[in-house]
Amino acid sequence: MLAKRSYHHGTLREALIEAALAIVEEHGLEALTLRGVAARAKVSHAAPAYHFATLKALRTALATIAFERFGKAMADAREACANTAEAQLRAAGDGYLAFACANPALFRLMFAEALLDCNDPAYVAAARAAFAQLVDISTPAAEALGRTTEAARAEIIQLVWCVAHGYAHLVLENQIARIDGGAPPRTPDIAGLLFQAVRAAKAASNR
Amino acid sequence: MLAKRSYHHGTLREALIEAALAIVEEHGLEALTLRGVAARAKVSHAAPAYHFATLKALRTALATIAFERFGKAMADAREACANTAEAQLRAAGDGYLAFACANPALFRLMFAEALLDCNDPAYVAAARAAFAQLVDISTPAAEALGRTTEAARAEIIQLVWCVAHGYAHLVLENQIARIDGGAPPRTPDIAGLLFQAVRAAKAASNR
DNA sequence: GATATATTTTGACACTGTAAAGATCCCTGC
DNA sequence: GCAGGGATCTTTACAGTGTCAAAATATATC
Repeated sequence: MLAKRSYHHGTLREALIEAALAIVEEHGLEALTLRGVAARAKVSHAAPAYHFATLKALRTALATIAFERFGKAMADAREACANTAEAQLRAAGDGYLAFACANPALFRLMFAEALLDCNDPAYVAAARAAFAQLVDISTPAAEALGRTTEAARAEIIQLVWCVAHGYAHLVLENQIARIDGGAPPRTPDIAGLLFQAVRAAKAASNR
Repeated sequence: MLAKRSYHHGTLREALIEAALAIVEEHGLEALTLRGVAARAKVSHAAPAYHFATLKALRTALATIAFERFGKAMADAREACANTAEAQLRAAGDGYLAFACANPALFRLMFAEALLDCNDPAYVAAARAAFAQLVDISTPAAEALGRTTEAARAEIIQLVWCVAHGYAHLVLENQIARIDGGAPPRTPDIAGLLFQAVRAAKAASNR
């Protein structure tokens, strides 16, 4: 099991990904280079080529892993909260932002079309799986809001996604802090806003 | 006025920016290189250095121009619609998305902190000016929603911004299309949703 | 008209991705 | 046990990149 041989590394692919993740985390997305990854894994500069034909391929592998972790983080956040539509919605938003803040470089990479091979099957699958979480979470909320048609539900899903994603992206790119002078990292309470209307309607009908 | 001399170009800075804008528009952000810009402006590879010490500086100049155009586009969109809070809000959202779709590469650059010198005064000023538009537009809406405190208004502004920005970013990175299979580029109707609550409350009180 | 300053070019260096060819290891079939 | 073959890694090479320093030239100033 000791894989410290001279030539054949044995688990180079995993070692490269590990090195790439470390570099991205420590020095950001722009610092990710094939040669740098190779050096960190202590192999020759062209060694990665066998496992990742191009830098784009390596980035895509990272983005796929990121989407998998992202999906898992959202799932965990959902389980850790009450099973009401509003609570689930809020948990999803918080989880979205929390992941982005914890993994800024990876989060940016996940959605950077120009840096990825977006047709890669593994990437597409991971992205779809993560998105399915959002649909699961938003659908009960949409129904609570009286949105029964497919289009109306889709709009709620998009709305929730946009708020979560927009806030996360703006926080990461330091725009919100720059404008607000250091706003606390908390997503706008779209859940509260939506369900406030529901509660108001219910209260009105009960009068 | 004929600036086609051998050595001194005369208006090289403007020529470089023009070339850079063309390259970015034609081939995307990743294709922007100092040497490429120099070649397009028909000067030596190191000529840009005098006007833009680094590639980052050139990018920042582009982002500044982009923010200025962005602000102007939003202002135009506002003037072209009714002067109600709801209409202005909707126009801003549409304008935001329209600009992003018309200038995808520039839009991404505007918010790409790692690629810019975010302390550049001109950049900061242009970004703030554009953001002021959002505040102007969101404030009447917040008041119509009964949000009088500063914090409550700020939340509405953030919400509107997040929806517009999130949708624009997701559309640009092809995420919405990938999931929805080619959804029409239209921002979720946050304005309608917000004012729907207002109208409901008003109708209830009139009963 | 001479001198100073602004602007551009030339040349160089270290770094990148990527391709091609060679070297080494592992493993299967005898 | 051992030949060969495929998988994996190294070496070498090339074109492209940003950036620096020095040289060349145009413009401005006195």
